[in-house]
Amino acid sequence: MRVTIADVAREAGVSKTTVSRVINFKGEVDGSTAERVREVIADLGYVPSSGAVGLARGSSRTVGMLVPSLTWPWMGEVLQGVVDTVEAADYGLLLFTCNRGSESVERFTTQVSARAFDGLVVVEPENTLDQLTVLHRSGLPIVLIDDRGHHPEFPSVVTTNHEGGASAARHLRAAGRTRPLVVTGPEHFGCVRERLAGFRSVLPTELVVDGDFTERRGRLAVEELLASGVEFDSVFAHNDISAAGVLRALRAAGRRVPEDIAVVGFDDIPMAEHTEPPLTTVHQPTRQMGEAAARLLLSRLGGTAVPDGPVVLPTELVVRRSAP
Amino acid sequence: MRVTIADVAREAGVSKTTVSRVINFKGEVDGSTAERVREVIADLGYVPSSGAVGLARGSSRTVGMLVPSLTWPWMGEVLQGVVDTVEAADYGLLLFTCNRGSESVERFTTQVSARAFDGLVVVEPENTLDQLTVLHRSGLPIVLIDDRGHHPEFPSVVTTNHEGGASAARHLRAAGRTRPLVVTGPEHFGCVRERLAGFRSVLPTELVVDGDFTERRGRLAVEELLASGVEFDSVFAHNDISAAGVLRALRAAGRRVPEDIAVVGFDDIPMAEHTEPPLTTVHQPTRQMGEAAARLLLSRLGGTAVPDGPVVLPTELVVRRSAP
DNA sequence: CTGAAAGCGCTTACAG
DNA sequence: CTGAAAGCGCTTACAG
Repeated sequence: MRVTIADVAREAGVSKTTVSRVINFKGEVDGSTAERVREVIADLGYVPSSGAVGLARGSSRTVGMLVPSLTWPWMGEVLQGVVDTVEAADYGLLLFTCNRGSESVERFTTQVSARAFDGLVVVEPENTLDQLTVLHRSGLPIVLIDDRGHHPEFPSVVTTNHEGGASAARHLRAAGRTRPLVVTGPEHFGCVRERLAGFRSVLPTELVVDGDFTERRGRLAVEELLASGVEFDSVFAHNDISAAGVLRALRAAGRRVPEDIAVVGFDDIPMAEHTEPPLTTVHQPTRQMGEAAARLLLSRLGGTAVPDGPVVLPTELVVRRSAP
Repeated sequence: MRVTIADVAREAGVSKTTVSRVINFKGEVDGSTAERVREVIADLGYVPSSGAVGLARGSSRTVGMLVPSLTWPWMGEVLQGVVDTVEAADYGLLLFTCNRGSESVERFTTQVSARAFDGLVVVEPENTLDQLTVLHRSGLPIVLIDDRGHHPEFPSVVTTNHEGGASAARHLRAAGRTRPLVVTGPEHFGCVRERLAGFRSVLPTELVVDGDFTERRGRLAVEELLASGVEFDSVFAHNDISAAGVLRALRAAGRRVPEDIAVVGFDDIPMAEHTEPPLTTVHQPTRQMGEAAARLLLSRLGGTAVPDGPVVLPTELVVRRSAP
């Protein structure tokens, strides 16, 4: 059977109140009494039931995290950042996904209130935004990790997509490239528009192909363009996966990278080091974004006011052989 | 303020007991009464507090998951498998890592009892095994996802490492390769020993280099061997990351893959499609392993007896250009 | 410095 | 078919 605070109290010959005080360092307790209680706790291997503590205190010392998918290549880093921060603060992390559309959203919304976690970190809240807004307004602290749109109603952590695109362009321009091709991501993503705008602010170009962040689209985009005789001396792909497709198509077509065509990606996922040639790319500080979001939420839970605007973490160009 | 069962009861003009019955479909409730209660619940937006329900029922409808790291390339798939299964059963998932050695293990062990989740899925419990054994013996249901060792005390999900190694060897042998090099993972991993034994059972070889699952070791192993004049016509690397290193070193040395040297990896992480050439590798059913582990745990929690031996999910050789 | 008692929001015998 | 009451394991005024 579970050891309860009552067992400890009985064994130590004190009241439950006193045991509670010792556990939570609250109020004055006689030194020797406290000592005795601590011994009994150790002897019995007593650990307070978090459920009961939560009920009594009205908070669960748990935060929720809602992600669209766990298999995206950079999600692990975000998760790790959140988990590390949350664990270090002795909170638990309840994980939810919404990869099955509205069904899972409904289920999640129910669980939200039910689970009674104290706050929520959300990654890219595309189709959950309405429900989240309701929850937020009804008092649930929420922090967004979001590189897609701007939701000023929420505290959030973002990265410098515009500057990231600009840095890619500056790098290519410095290398003497003048006719760049851009392979974008889905156009309704805010991050895509920003990366494109940033790039064009440095290196104006009309050679833009709508992509969808897949390897296949990156590959096909280049194949079609080459087939139709369009020439370009460099490619800026909006993520590393499609950059990998670009590299493959160029190799298949006998174009040398970077001699004939330089290629720059975005994200810096682990794969970027292992493409042929290794990929020059705009690094997203994914782990730090997770950490920052968790810190924001925790300090909000701790009663500290959170900054007004989004927390902005800078991207960084990582130069490898595909665009030296 | 939070809406409670008492609010619903008052508003509907019934007792809390009746509300509880309606919610949980327990016992007979008059049709119109139930209807009225349901309306009030909808009106008020009432959701039972999971903390309170857990306390009263003695179970939390939450399972824990303990992983060594969230950034390993195949971890996302495992997680997704577990989360999907757990969510479909209307359970919550509490996530823990132990990537900071003993400190985090201690913290975890405390949280275990405190969080009072009903059961636990553990991935590769290397240095937590002692604590887990204690917890398991004291009644916490635990399921292991474990390709490293065998812990018969626990229900577990494993994959066919021996057969996976053998299938790699059969494939190479069928292609006429007779002098394979094996680059292993850390030798204290059970999976490494099995992959090696399986491979050798088909294609005996003494040309074995101790690796550590990193790209660097894979690269250095090949560089050193080539420098010392040792010849081989194929490589079996114990994971895809080190296979990527092998490919890079071979390319740098001017050896053609697969013409001169064929390469086979293990895992089938997303990167395997994007190496040059794309990597032939032994696919691990990681997502299915996550699903199976979660199902095992849930049925155990539901009172169903779990199978005695480990649940074995087969590997599958995926043929790409590095070893056609 | 310490304890009795109420309360957190549920469920579950028990009684009707 | 329905409800009053006890209980789950804690915390927290309140009183001493």
